[in-house]
Amino acid sequence: MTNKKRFYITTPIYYPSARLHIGHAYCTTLTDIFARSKRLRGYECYFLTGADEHGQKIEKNAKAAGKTPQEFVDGIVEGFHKLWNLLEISNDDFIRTTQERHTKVVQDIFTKMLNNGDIYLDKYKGWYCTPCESFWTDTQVGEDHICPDCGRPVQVAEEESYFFKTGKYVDDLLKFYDENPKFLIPESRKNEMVNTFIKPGLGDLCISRTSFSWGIPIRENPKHVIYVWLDALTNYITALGYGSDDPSKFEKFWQDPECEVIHILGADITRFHAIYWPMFLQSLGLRRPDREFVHGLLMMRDSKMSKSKGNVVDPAPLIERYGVDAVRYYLAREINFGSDGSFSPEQFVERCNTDLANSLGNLLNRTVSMINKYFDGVIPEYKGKVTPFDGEIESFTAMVIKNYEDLMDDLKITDALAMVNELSNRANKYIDETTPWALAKDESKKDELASVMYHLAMSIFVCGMLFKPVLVKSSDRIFDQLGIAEENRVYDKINEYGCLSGLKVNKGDQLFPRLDANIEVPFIKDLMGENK
RNA sequence: CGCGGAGUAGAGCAGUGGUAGCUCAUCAGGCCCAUAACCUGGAGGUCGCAGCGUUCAAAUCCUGCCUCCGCAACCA
Repeated sequence: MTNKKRFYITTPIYYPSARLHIGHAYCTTLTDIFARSKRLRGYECYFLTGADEHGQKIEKNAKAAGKTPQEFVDGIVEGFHKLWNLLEISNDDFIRTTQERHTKVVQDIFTKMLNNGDIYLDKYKGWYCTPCESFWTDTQVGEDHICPDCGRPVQVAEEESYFFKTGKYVDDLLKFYDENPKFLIPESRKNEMVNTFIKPGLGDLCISRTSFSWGIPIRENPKHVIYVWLDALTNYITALGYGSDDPSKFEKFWQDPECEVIHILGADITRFHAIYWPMFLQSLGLRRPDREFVHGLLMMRDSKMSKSKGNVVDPAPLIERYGVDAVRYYLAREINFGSDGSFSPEQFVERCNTDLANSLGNLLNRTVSMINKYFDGVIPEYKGKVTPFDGEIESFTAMVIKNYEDLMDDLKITDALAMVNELSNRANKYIDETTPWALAKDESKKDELASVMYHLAMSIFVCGMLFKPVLVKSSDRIFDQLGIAEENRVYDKINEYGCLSGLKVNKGDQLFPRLDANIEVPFIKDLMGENK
């Protein structure tokens, strides 16, 4: 694994043509968890998300809403911020492609590429649907030459466009793939890129349009606006101040080889991130990202969540009812990161109950109760491994921490969190092995009992810390109950046996109350509009 | 032959060459500190079908087929 101590991580910038749904929340939450995890472990981390605000669709939707495009996106982006606040997203910056810090630099980038010969002016030829004002490819219009959007016939049309030359960089890209096998994860995505797009012959990329005006105008030829990808992808560097008066963040979090750069993205935009983005960067003479992680899609009951099917899940009411931590936990734990997953109310309830209520929450509750009962609420002093059981749970804990860190560094978040579950399960088992209620009846076993209590408290502390990037509120509630002072809620303390000695516990409310599936499953289904 | 996934216990999923695993549900037992929770054990799978494929060894690799899904067209 890399040992870089600085870290730059991004989500895609989402398109504000409509409200966000749980799929966007999934991607952003996972990215947030990685960012928080790195920060917690002492890395200097910069986390970016944002909005991709240009394009014909925005122009059209704004017109339909009787607003200017800028007014329109302002309203939608307001909703982005609300959702990210609800989800406790800890982004350091939020880039909007309509901001001057972005538009000006994109124009500069265009000029630079034009001057070094990577961009040329030509004609884009394709099937055009006049009512939809859209170009379509051969496969899209099919044999009947019908607009896939409105079903009306399309005509051959030409439009003057600027193109980015890909041929110049394609060999370098393939070489880059070979030299950096971890660049694109999962690996099957790389094969897909090579076999589907590169081997058949990669065409030049059209990067301007004249058919609409809601975009960044090209200085050299203002009837053109820059078309989507050169505009959108560059957000990752304009947000850091590339090409601005103050490029210090750009130097620190992008150009510095000591900084690890990771993009998290969805499968549908892999092609642009994995093929064109490295080319753009090479054209500009800049370093490429270390890794691009393609996450899976969240499906709904075996079919894709989509606006037209009306089966979109809005995360906000889920958060309102179950708390942000339950939703974050579900997203990170339930879906194997990298493959597609499906959202189901039953799974949501089960996951909350099994891992959070039964295992961890109950463990905390029974431990604090016993410390109250047997030691007047004070965590006994750590006295090493009093019985072999203590040694076992200590080595088990050390194993969990090690595996968790390795898995997290490898972006295997599902497996990393499963390690924490193993620890809380192991601690529950340790209670049965040591039978504290029996030890309590025998005064000569006082030391054993004390040691059991200490080890339980320590296990819970470790679980709380390892879960902290996910359970942003509940971890602190765990630490509250264990009596750990704010300044001692430090990651490195999880390896410091003895750090909890003498703390006064505070029994609080149930960490995660058990959910009643008979009530909650119908409730969630109702949210999804399936009971209507 | 457009591209890419998936098919493993009743349900939902891990598992890419070496004695089939996890969660839930179910059955039996234990415990009583705890959130009808926790712990132990059982039952339940010829790992989509075929090849008598490759191999000392296949859920895992190869070949063919079947079924489902996603992308290509709003949508991470």
